[in-house]
Amino acid sequence: MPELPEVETERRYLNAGARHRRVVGVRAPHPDVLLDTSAVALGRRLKGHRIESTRRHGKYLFAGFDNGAWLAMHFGMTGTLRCYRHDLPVPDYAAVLFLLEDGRDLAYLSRRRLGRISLVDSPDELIAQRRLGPDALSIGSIAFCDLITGGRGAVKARLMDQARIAGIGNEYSDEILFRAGVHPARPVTGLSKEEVGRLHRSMRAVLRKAIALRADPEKYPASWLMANRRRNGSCPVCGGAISTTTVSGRTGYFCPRCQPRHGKRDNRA
DNA sequence: CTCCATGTTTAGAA
DNA sequence: CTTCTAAACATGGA
Repeated sequence: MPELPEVETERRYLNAGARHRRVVGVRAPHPDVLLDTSAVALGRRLKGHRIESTRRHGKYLFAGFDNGAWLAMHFGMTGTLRCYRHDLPVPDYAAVLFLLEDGRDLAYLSRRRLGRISLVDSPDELIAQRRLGPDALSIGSIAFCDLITGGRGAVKARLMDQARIAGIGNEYSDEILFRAGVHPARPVTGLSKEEVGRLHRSMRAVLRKAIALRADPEKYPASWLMANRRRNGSCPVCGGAISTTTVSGRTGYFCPRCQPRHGKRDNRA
């Protein structure tokens, strides 16, 4: 569950399920997801304290405790949070468990264990240390224009560059480009003012809508690329065949008719 | 068995 | 310095 909408959905889930509850213990069935810390160290710092607030920046989720400690979570490709009753079996793929008072526990689940959990003094510390750019949803049209057109390279790579825009990954970059009618391999130099504007509006619309739908792809509009984002898929708008291209070592899915390689096209977003 | 997968980091090449 | 590519990480699904 890794991109901005999924992480924001996890943040709300964390708020609803664990906020204001006291941590009574920490276990790490798979300590390899712990970065520069351990179950013992986490317990020492968090035991007896409550999650007071939550924050998200890009794909990172932060839980702020009443003693000033901040837990930073990244989900890699397969991470998710799960609140469950203490008397029930530990969920599959539980990598770290936060035992909470009132018999509710919080599990950080991860199949591939590519995500990481660490302890920091503040979200800003991690943001600086990881060199993250501004959160995608905080970027206004002027700043977006500078971020997207500065430098060179493919526009899809730029949307996914966490140092420039934090929060967008492979799937949502495809959705944003599709909605904006921009080919993923278009060089950022050469994008028109109009196209940059469409990309900005598309980015905001896609991310906000996905969050509103709790990042549940089943609920996404039929006009979105998402459900057709596969080999042999067809475009939900024009019915043409979906193509793929490799950008930044990732597979980008797009509609060659709605997202022409060379310029020109007016449309929604 | 092979290929691919929502992500990031790192090393080495352009 | 910036950007790109391949590999690594660990695991499961097609």
